[in-house]
Amino acid sequence: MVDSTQNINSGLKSIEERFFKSAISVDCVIFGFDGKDLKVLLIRSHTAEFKGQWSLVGDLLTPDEDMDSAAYRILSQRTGLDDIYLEQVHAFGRVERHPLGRVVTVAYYSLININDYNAETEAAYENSATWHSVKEVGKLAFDHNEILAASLEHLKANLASRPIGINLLPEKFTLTELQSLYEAILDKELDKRNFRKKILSIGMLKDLDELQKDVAHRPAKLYSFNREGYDTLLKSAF
Amino acid sequence: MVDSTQNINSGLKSIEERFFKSAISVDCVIFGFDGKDLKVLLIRSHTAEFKGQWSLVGDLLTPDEDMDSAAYRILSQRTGLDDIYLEQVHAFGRVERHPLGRVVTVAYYSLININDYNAETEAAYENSATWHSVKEVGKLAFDHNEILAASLEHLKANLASRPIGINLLPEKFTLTELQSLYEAILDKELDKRNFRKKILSIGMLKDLDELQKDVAHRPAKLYSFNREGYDTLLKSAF
DNA sequence: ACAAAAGTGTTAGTGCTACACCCATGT
DNA sequence: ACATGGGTGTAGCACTAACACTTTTGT
Repeated sequence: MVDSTQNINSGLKSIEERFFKSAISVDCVIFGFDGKDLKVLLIRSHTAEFKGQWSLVGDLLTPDEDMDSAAYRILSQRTGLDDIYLEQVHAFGRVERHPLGRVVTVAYYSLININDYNAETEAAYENSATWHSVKEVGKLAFDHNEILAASLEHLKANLASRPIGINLLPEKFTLTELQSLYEAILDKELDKRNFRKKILSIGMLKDLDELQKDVAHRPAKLYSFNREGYDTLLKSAF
Repeated sequence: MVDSTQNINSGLKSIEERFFKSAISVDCVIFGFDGKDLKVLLIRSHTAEFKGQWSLVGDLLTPDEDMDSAAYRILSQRTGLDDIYLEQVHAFGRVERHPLGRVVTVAYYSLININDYNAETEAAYENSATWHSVKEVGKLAFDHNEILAASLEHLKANLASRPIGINLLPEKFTLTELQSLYEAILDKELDKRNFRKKILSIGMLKDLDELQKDVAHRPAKLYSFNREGYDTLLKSAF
């Protein structure tokens, strides 16, 4: 019943060299929100098999960096942003997923304020990233459609339990903007009154006693996230 | 703002050899339930740094196998069981997590019926696995305490949405047994009446119209899981 | 005055929690 | 007869879903 062969955890003094032949990459699914659609940051792939197709932003793990650090590095190199929300989603390890060799990839998703990375002004650069509506990405390079789908699921699942908006929206925002974000992520319409009741009852928003200006309709109140209030909230909620 | 360096997704014709120097392992967190405690299957580590400490059941990914397949292989080699519930939990990639080289590990958790792998009869073999109460595992080898903790969290989170009991309990079981399992996983007591109401209302259990025998008290009704009922349930629940 | 979006309460139904006693069996 | 665990219902409360009209501003 039991295979008692030595294995990596049980009994090795050293590991055969043939096992140290894989590469590990990190792919970042960087989400943004333009007020209407949920967007993802993509670059053009030049890998022969996927020439011209869009792909996620990723890179290889260097021998001396922690995997989580690599994810932050990639994000920072691509967007110039530090101190960003980032969470591991899943590892993908099919043998033939990468045409250039055995590459296992670990996907992370992150949320950034779309104004902090303006794809338009950067678009002139070769290899620069551009925003794509998640509902309209076509066939991506590698297994990136699968990775994107898994990340979206992850994001949806986290929406209820985390202050997702903190990262995707500007500092000050209206409740309608926040609701639009939730609707874009969940891909369904929400009831305005119920949404407001619930989101305000959680206590993670701060009413700034400030109104929108220069809008052609009744100006909305502005809110911001209330980090402290939220942190204490997390602790109380076991 | 943007680093336009070529990277793995954007522009490579080949990947430098220095990146293909990592090993990838799969660690399986195999849970069982003895009617009272939640258990995990562990083996003795012989790796010098962790000599004698307990560790999870893991192995290296071979160059020609998919990562998910490796997890099933490990499980099968260790327990003789196929067709087991298995789910990826998280990838762990700190540089110094393995003393013998750069090894990124991907954790999977699985649930088996403890009677299908009797650690007692196997314990005579060197390197055979034995059951440990999850509340009483001490310091494990490598970063395995961290991996175990993450897997337990995962299991708790999945408890509400999946028929976890299907794998951990024998074919026929009583509601009290099922409740004990939930209590062991969540590590808290549940109300008997509320538990029964809820679990029966979900419709994933089949009343077998059969009673326990030879118990020194009123015999309990036996139930089994209702796979079809559950599968249709999953589909309807978006 | 009109257009456009902001803001606001109530009701009905559903689900969760807390709680205590009688029942069937073996010894 | 006693010990052991099996089995059952109800009431209060919290949360969710559905639903329509008035307010404020700019043009």
